[in-house]
Amino acid sequence: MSPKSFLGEFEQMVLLAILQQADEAFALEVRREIERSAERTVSRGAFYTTLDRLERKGFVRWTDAVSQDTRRSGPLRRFAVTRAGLVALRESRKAFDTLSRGLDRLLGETP
Amino acid sequence: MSPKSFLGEFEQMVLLAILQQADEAFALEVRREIERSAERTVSRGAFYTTLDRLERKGFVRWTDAVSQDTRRSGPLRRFAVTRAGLVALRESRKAFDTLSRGLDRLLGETP
DNA sequence: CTTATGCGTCTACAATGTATACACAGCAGT
DNA sequence: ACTGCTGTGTATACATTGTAGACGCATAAG
Repeated sequence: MSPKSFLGEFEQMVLLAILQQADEAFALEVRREIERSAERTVSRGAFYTTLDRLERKGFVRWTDAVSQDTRRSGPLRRFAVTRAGLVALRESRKAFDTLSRGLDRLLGETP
Repeated sequence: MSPKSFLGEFEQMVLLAILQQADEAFALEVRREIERSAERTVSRGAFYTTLDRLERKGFVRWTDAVSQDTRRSGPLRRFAVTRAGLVALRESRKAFDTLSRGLDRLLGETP
């Protein structure tokens, strides 16, 4: 009975960052959101590899926004978290909330 | 500028579970704490491997409690989170708190 | 003595995390 | 036009984590 759908640390961050961008989740903004919040860099490789894995799991999908931008040759992805992705995210966080009960003082929450 | 000290998902759970046990953090209780909270099983292998790695990083230490219990032959570990472990835990959670801002409705918090 | 439960170790493999190099395009500035 | 900078996405490879299972030893109960 392993975790139903394990979500890695970075995967969760990517999902959250996409949600923060609402409808306008383009690569640059999402990456910068993570870099700001986590105070670290996010290489393209790390970013896209993770996105690809999240898509395979059905947690993220993207639409090709190139139609709007005739100048580009290749695709331009606009990302979105799927319903399944949201559910997985909730479950991962539920466990943490439970494990963190009563430890607020130790952990210095950000209320 | 990768994350200073990356803490995996499961590593964080182990640290939290130890903290929950305060001074009496023995293997069985810690493992059961995780199993209850995360609704999943934790094999001995997964558990001890993670503990060993956390120790190498200086985030966990243990004392040999066998002296109290003359019956046992081998060691009996009593676990504790180090100060560095606590700091790492705080930092990991800070990033999440920031990324989760404003998403409370979407994520179904546990207040 | 057999079964059950608990402690800890070791080994191996799967899943995630992460960087780097490749390739192309647009926009300054000189 | 040529150069440099920024941006998009892909492919590849390797490091770190996650996780299970087998091995060995010990105690308690039936």
